[in-house]
Amino acid sequence: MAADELQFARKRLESDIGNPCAACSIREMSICAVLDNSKLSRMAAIARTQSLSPRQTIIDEGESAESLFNITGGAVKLYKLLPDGRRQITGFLFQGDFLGIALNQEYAYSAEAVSDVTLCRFPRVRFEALLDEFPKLEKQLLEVASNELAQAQDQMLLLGRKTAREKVVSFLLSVSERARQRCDAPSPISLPMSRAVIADYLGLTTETVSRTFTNLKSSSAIRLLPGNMVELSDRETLQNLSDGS
Amino acid sequence: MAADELQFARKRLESDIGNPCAACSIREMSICAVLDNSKLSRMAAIARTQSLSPRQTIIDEGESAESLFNITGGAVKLYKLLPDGRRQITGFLFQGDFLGIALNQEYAYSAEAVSDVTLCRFPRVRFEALLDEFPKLEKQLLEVASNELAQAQDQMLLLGRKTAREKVVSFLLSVSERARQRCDAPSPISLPMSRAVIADYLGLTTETVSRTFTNLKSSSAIRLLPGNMVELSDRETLQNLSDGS
DNA sequence: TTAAGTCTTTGATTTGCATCAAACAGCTGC
DNA sequence: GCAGCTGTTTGATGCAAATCAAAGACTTAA
Repeated sequence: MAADELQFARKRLESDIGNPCAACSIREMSICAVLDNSKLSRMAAIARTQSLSPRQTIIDEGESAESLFNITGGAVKLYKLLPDGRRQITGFLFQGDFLGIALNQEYAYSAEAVSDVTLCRFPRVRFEALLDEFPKLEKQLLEVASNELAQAQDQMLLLGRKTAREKVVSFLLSVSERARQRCDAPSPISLPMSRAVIADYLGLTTETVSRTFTNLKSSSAIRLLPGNMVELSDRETLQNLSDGS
Repeated sequence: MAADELQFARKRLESDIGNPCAACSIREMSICAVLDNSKLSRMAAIARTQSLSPRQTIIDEGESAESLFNITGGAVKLYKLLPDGRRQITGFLFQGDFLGIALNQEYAYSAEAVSDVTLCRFPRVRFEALLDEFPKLEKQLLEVASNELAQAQDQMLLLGRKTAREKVVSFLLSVSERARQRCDAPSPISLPMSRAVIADYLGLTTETVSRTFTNLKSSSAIRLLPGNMVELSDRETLQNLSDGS
């Protein structure tokens, strides 16, 4: 298989020049995709890999922003809190996603592992120095920021104007779409997050999310499978349910 | 006055080298601030100024993204629609703001003048060519995107988790804060948009927005002045009302 | 196996905001 | 001045989702 050969060639290259990133399996789906091997080794030089268990904190809102991250595996949730504990999850990150674009001196939100997570950590100052050296990387980051902004706008439409049912269906479809983009199957999808987490993402309560799942199940739009998997049975119906059309 | 002298010097320069941007009064508050006069004249060469009346469309969601813009005066609303007409306004742009970051080939949202608006229009292709030539401009755009992303996350928290009163107060404070950033007075603030537009920004109805204003007025947290001006009488109280603390 | 904990589902009730309705206030043009 | 229009405010009523409550369903650990 060509992909295997490529993988093998990279592994050999890695041992040759001590460049772990060269063999990175998610390289092509991350911001690193725009870097050639020599530039990649510069990235590798400032990166440290890390593993986290579910519920472990990655960053805290308000903390000084010392690091940026590439998620290499698992699922991460980003969220903001109100003083009384109300929580809004502003997004999820998966394999290949970059964490740390929207920051000033301090992180503007918190991030926490939802499942087992692996990531690359970059010291911010050194990462920014590389940005100056590698215009392609900066361009790519602008591209990523632009996509996140578009996603954020979709989420505002969802939060401000959609019904509970439309919210849940939109969520299922967006998870499916992102799985497809990562070359996973678009159905069944994996939902590693709890009902409470989904609720905090959709501006609902746990109970409403649960009721809505039950409801979709009984109208056979979805099927709940073992292992937190959800089968999207009737895509077209779901598409219509997602925006009231 | 030093500012006047500077203005005068620029005007002269403009006539000398045919560079209208050099005399632009909002230059320093826009992305153009990072460009020197020679680079600015390259921008000027691809820019066309334009004036719009309230309700005039600037861009339509789904349309091919041919142009990018700098807002030089007035207020613009960005919005997305659901098939049945429900509308979510995702943001407002004022003097100095840039329009057109979150786009692929097509605009991801619509934009319309709220008040009388003046703007600079840049053909996208030529603008992107300049981005390649002027790394500082690209860096600045990444900075702008990053700020917009942070704002979007605040807005998600607002839409998903705040009460009607908290939403309205947060809105007033954010308009005040942006006025301050533009070196306008933070109170009284100007609200050129109608109750219906505010409602579509906050995920509420016109009636609820109106009732909430009435309510804030009678608790003397705000005062409604002639000409769509609102005085924020008690900043500290408002700050607490904005997040339930 | 049982016990304790966490998460999910289901049911009963409440409530904040939407909806429906109508009066009121500002504008604009004649 | 008045008519017509648009936007705002206020009031009465309805409803979707929140809240309160408790019974399952899983998971983990002894």
